[in-house]
Amino acid sequence: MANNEIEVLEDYITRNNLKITSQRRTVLKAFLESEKHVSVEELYSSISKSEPKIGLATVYRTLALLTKSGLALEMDFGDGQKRYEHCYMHAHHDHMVCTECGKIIEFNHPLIEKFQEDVAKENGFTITSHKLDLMGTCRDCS
Amino acid sequence: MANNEIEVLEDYITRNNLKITSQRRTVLKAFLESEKHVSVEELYSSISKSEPKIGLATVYRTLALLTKSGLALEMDFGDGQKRYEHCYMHAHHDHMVCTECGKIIEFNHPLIEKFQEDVAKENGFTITSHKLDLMGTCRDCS
DNA sequence: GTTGCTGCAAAGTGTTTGCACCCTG
DNA sequence: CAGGGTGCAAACACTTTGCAGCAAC
Repeated sequence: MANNEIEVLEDYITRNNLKITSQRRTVLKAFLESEKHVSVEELYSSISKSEPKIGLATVYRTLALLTKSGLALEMDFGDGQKRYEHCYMHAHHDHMVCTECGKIIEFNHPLIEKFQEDVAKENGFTITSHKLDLMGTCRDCS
Repeated sequence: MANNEIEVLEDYITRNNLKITSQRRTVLKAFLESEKHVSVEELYSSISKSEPKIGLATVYRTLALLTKSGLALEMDFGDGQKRYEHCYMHAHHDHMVCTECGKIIEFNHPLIEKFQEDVAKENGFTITSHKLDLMGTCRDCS
C-alpha cells in the first residue's frame, strides 16, 4: 500500500487538531486493502480477524473521517447499507452493478458527463455531484 | 383521479387471488393525489388525517403491492428512506435533486440513454434498469 | 367458511450516540 | 494532563413480521 494515503489522513488529522491512533491506522489499512466498494460490515469483519478489539462504532467513525479527509466516498446502491469507495487519486466514474453476482464495473463516458451539464444548465440547476448506476447482468451472468 | 389506476390495481389483485379492501383503495387514492416522490411517512400522515385507523404497516404493505402491480416505483435518493414515484403511463426519466429545498426536477436526455447502452454493450453488460441522479441546487436556491 | 388483510406491537436492520475510561500530543 | 478517541451498550430511524381478530370472496 502506498504511504500517500496515510499522509493524507495524518495531514487532515493534524490540520484539524485530531489524533492519530492505532485504530485509525488499522481501519485505513484494511480499507485500502479491501475490495473497491466495501460495506461497513465487510470491513469490520475483515478487521476483526486481526484486531478483534476494534469496535464497530470505531469503524463507522473512522470511515466518516476518511470520507471527510477525501480518501473515501460514500456510496448507496440502494441495498440498505452504505458502501465506501476508494477515491484518493481516483477519477470520477459511474457504475454497472450486476444484480446476479454483485460485480461492479466502473466506467466513465465523457459525453454522458457533458450532456448532464447541458441538461442541468437548461434547468438553471447547479450540479454538485451526481451518480449514475446501471443495474443488470454482467457478461458472465447473462 | 383517473380510474385507470384502480383498474390496474384490481386487475393485479384478482389475477393473484388477493382481495380488494377499503384500505387499499384509500392508500392508492392518497398515493395518486400525493406529490410525485412521496416517502412512506409523508403518505401515512396524509392518510391519517382522513383515515386515522389505517396503520403504518398497511401503508408499507400496500406500497409494496402498488410496486408489484406496476403503479409505483421504489426510489432511493440516499436519504435513508424509500420514496415512491408514480409510474403508471409515465415514461422513464432521471432526477435532479435540490439539496437545499428538496425539489425534484425530472428530465430525460435521449443521448444520455443511448450512450449508456453503448457503454454497457462495450462491457458485455445487459441493462435491466438504471438511475441517474444529479444532486445540487435549483435555480431558486443557488 | 376459507383465506387473505388489518392493526398493533414486537422484532429487525443498519447506523449513531452517551459515557466512563484510555491514550495521544 | 487536557481533550480527543475508544469500546460498549443503549438509542435511533426506518422497515418488516407475528399474531389474533376481521372482512372479502
